[in-house]
Parts: sequence; C-alpha cells; structure tokens
Amino acid sequence: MKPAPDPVSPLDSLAAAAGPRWRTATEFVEAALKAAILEGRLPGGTPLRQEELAERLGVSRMPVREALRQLEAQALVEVLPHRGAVVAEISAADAADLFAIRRALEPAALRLSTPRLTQEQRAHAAALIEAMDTEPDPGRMGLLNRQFHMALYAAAGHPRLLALAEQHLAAFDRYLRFHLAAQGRERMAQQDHRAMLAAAARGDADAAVTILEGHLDHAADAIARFFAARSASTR
Amino acid sequence: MKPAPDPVSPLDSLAAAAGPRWRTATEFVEAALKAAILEGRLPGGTPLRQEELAERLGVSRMPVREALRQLEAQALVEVLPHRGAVVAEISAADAADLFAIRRALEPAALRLSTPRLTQEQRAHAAALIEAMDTEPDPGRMGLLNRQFHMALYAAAGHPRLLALAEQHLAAFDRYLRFHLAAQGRERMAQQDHRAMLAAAARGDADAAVTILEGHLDHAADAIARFFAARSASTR
DNA sequence: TAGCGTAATGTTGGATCCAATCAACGGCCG
DNA sequence: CGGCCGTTGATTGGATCCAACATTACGCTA
Repeated sequence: MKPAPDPVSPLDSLAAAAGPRWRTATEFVEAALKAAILEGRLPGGTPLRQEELAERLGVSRMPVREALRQLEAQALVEVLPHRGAVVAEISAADAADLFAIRRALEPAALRLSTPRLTQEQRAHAAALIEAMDTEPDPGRMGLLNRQFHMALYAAAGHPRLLALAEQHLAAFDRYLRFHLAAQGRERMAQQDHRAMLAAAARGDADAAVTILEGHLDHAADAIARFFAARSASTR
Repeated sequence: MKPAPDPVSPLDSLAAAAGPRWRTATEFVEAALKAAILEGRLPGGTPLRQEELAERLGVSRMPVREALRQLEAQALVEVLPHRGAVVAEISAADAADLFAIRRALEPAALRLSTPRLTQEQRAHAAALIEAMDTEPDPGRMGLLNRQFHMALYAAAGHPRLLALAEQHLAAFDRYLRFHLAAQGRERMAQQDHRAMLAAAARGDADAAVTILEGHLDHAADAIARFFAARSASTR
C-alpha cells in the first residue's frame, strides 16, 4: 500500500551511526532524535510522525512515543495532544532565553568547581582547547566546546546542576552555526577559553567567572545581531 | 487470582482529587505521581510498579510508562532499564544541589522581572503574602510560596527560564517539611518576602536580588543544619 | 555445608490492535 | 455564492499481548 519511505532523510544517517550499544530501543530513538535536532538536521517546525520515525529507525511506534515524551520534557520537541509532535522552533527570543539560563547556571557551576579542580581535569580542558584549534567540522566543534565547558565545571559536585548546565549547553548547539556565522572568526572564543582555564587553574574563581560571563554575553550579542540582520534582510 | 490492592495507599486520595479535566490519561498519571512525590506521600526509594500504579489510578500500564519517562526527565524518579522505577531519594546533598540551582536561576529571573513588573503582578504577590500568613497546611503553604516567588519572576519573559525556576521551586517542596521543622517559625521568611516585594515594587532590582539571595542562603542553611542534626541523632 | 549453576517467576520493554480525537473535504442550506 | 455542518481520513492515545531481562530460589556437586 504505502511505498517505501523516502530514502533520503536526516534520520537515515543517524540510524547507521549507532555507535554505542543501546540498552533499550527508547534510548536509541531518543539519542537519534536528540542528535538530529541539535545538529540541525531536523529544523524547527518539522512534524514528527510516530509511524514514519518508527519505520525509519527500525522500531515500533512505542519507543518513539516514549522518546518523544522525554524530548518534550527537554523542550526539544513540542507535543500537542492528539495532534502530534513538532521540533521546537528556534528564534531570537528562544536563543536569548537559553542564554539567560546558561548565564545563570554556568557561572555558578564554575565558581563551585574552580577551587576543586584536579590536575587531570585541567589537563583535559587544555587538551580540548587544542583540539578545538584544529577542528573544522562545526558539529564536532560544538561537541568539543561542550566538553571543554563541562570539564571546567566537573569538580562542582551537584550532579543536578551539572546535568542542567550540560543540557542547556547542548541545546545551544542548535544556534552554533549562527554563532560561527556571526563572528567571522572564533579565535576570540578561544582566547576566552584559554583565559578562563588559566584563571581557574590558579584558583581565581572571580576572574574565571568574570571571563565566562563576558564570554556568554559576547556570544549572546553575536547571535542576537545575527538574528536581527537576518530578519532585516529576509523581510 | 490477585486480591484487590491494599485499599490504603497514598495514591487513592490523589485519584479522587482529580480537579481539572485531564486531556490525556498520561497527563493525569504524571500530575498524580508528581503531586504525591512532591507532597511526600511517596517517600524516596519507593518502588513504582507499573501494574500496581495502573490499577490504582484506573488506567492501563501504558500511560503509567509514559508518565514515568517524563518524571525521569524531571529527576523525580529514577528508572533503571528492566529493573523498574523508584522515587528519587532525598538527601542533604540533593537539597544542596537543588539550592545551588535555585540560587542560580531565581536571582537571574528576579533581576529580569523587577523592572517590568506590572501593578497587577505586584498586587497578586502581595495577596499571596497575606494568604501565607494565615495558611496552616504545609502542603498549601508550599503552593503559595511557589506562587509568590513565581509572581515576582513572572515579568521576566524567557519562558524556559521561568519553567526551570518553577520546576526546581516545586522540587523544593519535598524539603519543605524539613525547612519548617528546622526554623521554628517561618515569619522570618515572610519578612524576606515583604522586603523583596517592596524592593521589586520600587524597581530596585539589586536590593531585591540581595534579599532573595539571603533568603535562599538562609533556607539552605536551615535545611543543612536539620539534616546534620538528624543524621547525628539517628546514628 | 558452601558454592555455583540452572530454572522458575515476576517485572519491564516492545509490538500489535483498537478506540478516540482532530483536520480536511464535501455537501447542504440559507 | 458563502458559510455552516456532517462525514471521512489520518494520526495519536490507550489496551492487550508477547518477548526479553533481571532477580530469586532451588538443587546439584564438590
């Protein structure tokens, strides 16, 4: 009855890249959808039909349903009762919202973490900065940036705070392309990264937090200006 | 085969108190479990068997499964693959974690909200302070406290930030009883509330935030001392 | 008797089936 | 000719059924 699904879909590549061994199908579907959304392969507004997703990912509708519920709780998709799920829209307002959250959480995590950072954690962060210097792919760039920030916060304790910070840091990946497009070169971010690590390494939490706040404010500005320019040009 | 379930359960009262009309069974189950956990009727560590919950709430296992997934994303239950769900434990460390998050989010929300508060919102907050003065029930006290705080933040914009703040403010309800037990009288909190509202009403965001931070630090201290005293006495 | 391996049981995860709801289309009436 | 209402199709929500996994208990063996 129904023809084979369109063989070209943002999800096909994902199904192939099933690196880890997933314990449950729900976890697999959640990870696949989350990655596809964060990396921009599923743009905002894309309707997510359960049956189609199930077919493409090779599972039944049920793990899809449960995964959509979890993604809804993470604000990555919007679920309307009896009407289905759509990928959450991105917008200047949402970017500002996200940055307000990051601006609140991450300085707090950094302040808690700085005095407790171990030598290994500092070395790990330094290695991630180096890796970012030579990473051309924006997708991996987002991953490295996320890992670097989380490495600095890792000693904070407070697992829920860290999980929240990581979740919203990951959500920022959806805006990463705009960020890179807005600031011609991301070297400035790397300067911030190095300065932040240096301050944290010498235990100067105040200085590290100040740099981080400037870093976030700068990124927020860049994205806001990018959105403003885009909306001005497209209408 | 199986006898009727134990007629006395923390969930029975919940099923009866189905005030709003739930659009889906999943929403109903989620709200019922969330309220039962936050109000302490389901203590930490309680195993949540899907079939038993389904029977008690008068639905099948499926909405229970979806609700558990959403509660897992909110850190209210822990789900172990193939082993089931248990109510997340409370602890001094978790309370500190929660307060670190509140301490990060709420001052940010208040700072954004203060200059934009409307007359109605201020009046609403004032009314909630009055209501708290005469509320004897701890459960409703938590609700009023939550509503008051959110009323102050309501003008912040940034819906995701507000949703996060509300979620973690609600999670604090699990520790409310300890809080009330720790500080003999909650009048001091009410003083903070009044001072905060006054500062916000005159547009003094710095003062309001300072009071809020002290308010949260004081509450965190009280709970930490309560846990310390309890662990010292019980072992 | 202690330890290990196996089988039985209960619980969750996944698939399929059915019912309820929403959206769109078409017909009817004003 | 336009707007309202009923009907149809598609999609989700819910229920039931089956399979996989984990735990426990039991029995065998050393």
